[in-house]
Amino acid sequence: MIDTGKIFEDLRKKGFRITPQRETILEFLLSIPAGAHLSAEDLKESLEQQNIKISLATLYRTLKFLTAEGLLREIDLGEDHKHYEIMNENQEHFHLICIKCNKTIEFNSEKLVGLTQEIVNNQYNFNVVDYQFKVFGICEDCQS
Amino acid sequence: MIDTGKIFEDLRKKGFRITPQRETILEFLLSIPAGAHLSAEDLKESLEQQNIKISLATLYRTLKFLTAEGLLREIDLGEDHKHYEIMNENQEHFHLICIKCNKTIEFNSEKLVGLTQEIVNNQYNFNVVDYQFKVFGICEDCQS
DNA sequence: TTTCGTGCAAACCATTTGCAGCAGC
DNA sequence: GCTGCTGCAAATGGTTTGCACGAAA
Repeated sequence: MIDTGKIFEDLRKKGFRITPQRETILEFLLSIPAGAHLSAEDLKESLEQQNIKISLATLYRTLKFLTAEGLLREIDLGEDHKHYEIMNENQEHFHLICIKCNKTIEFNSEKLVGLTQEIVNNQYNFNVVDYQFKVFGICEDCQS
Repeated sequence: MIDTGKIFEDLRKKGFRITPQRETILEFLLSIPAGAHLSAEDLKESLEQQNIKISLATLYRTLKFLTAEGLLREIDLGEDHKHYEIMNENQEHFHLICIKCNKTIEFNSEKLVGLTQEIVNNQYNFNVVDYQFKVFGICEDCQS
């Protein structure tokens, strides 16, 4: 389990204010299954089901803020809006996206990560912060 | 060099009409350096510099059309609009994106492609159509 | 008390769409 | 001539922003 107290303390040290909205949003995102990725609208809906009301403007601002602070990752799944997920070292960075049913399968591969790091560091002297690999195609279920 | 005659003939056979706009757009995209990726607005600007006027609506419709026909690839570079590039078997699928200067470096790696294919086919029985790998970080020039 | 963060509504901007006229075939 | 394609302008939809108020520190 992740210690939100520590996170908030660090943010406070940086001069940011810890509001109920920021607490609620971060705690909610930590409470859902790892690897789940929600859009701003999804998040608003989920919060409303728990009778929590936060304006869309604040949701967008907070998601952007938490992303800038390295706590969330912004991902694009080929739809017309962005998704966000908790930034986690042990995260899946690989998405299989079915172009028929729009389902996404996530996976990870030490080998792929290692090979990528090797190429990027050695050949391009590039300082990696994050990566996202997307494979588009047709999933097992849709191949009939 | 790619034979546009053949491409247009195929499209005609499928019942699509070959308009000057479609010809112009495809030929323009074929004429720029491989791996270049333009947004709809970029494309409009480039065409206007050659005194070619095509409405934005038509540009968007044509880009979508050519993508659906498998002639272009739609890519997302973390900006607020999509980019398009010629679909090409020998294409770079890997982008290093600098989060400071926004520059993108493209590369390819047989090894990475092979490893990905292997994992995706064997473990997920996933039928690959296209893939895009993005690595975010800080480029050599911005590391000072 | 001093900012910073929030909520509301309006603004923005990339992309899409309805419709009338034009053009490919 | 039929029907699909284009251009224009208006609409759409996700996201951002100006401003006044409320609250964190």
